[in-house]
Amino acid sequence: MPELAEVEFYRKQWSPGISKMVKRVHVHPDARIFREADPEIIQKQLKGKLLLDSHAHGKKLLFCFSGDIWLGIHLGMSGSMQVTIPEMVPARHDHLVLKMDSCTLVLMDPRMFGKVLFHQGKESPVWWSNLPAQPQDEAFDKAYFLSILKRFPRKSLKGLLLEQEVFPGIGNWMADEILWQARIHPALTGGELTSYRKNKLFACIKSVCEISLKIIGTEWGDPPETWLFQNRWKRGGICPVSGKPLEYETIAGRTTCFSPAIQK
DNA sequence: CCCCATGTTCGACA
DNA sequence: GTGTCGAACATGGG
Repeated sequence: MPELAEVEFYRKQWSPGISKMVKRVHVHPDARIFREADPEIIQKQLKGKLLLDSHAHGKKLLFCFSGDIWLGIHLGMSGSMQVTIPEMVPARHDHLVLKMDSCTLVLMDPRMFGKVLFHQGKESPVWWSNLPAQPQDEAFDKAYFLSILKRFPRKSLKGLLLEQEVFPGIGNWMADEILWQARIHPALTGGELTSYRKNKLFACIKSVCEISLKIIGTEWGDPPETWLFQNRWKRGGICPVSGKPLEYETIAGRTTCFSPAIQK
């Protein structure tokens, strides 16, 4: 489910636990999301620690605990995070549960395409270093954006926007939204764009990220009615700009929704 | 039963 | 090296 705005929303879900102590930890030891990390070690190490801080970068999350403990979370396709009452009882998909005096922090993920990383040490973990600029960052400016297009001149723009190495946090619906707002066909390549269209694309990347973060990232609100987002989920959807039918095609390996009437 | 899903990774192949 | 494609992962919803 989560792209950068949803990831930011979920990060904040655990904020009620900041500066509180982890009293008890429940894990599902066999859950695939722990991957190479050892859930028993995570359980043992987190107990008695204070949650200090949290950060999001693209689709990645970092939670810092006292005792130089660092917890990384990637929500994959179906992961989510919640805060709930102290008495909650972990259910089938609640793979990591942190019990505090006044609340419980829950990480759930039915499909388990997500990932949990664990690190102990003074220095921040290697998997949280050398992170590329995010589209919503100031460092992600037009010159940087143009250099990306130059670097991948023949890759479809849909596929390029999904590259987490260059557009961290952008996922399937955001990529479609950006290209639709920019009136650019998703199978076009960066090399095929006029400089006018490159500028337009850059502006749409910035505004879709910014508005999504504001609306979804804080309150999980719905994006504006005028967005493709509101029309794409139901098959047989109609482009809110042209009034013509939306089309669904697999591009770069993902279902892509676009409006042939306005995206050339 | 079928098909689909807001993600990532890996191997095969042109 | 580039890019594309399909499969795999595991579960639930329509």
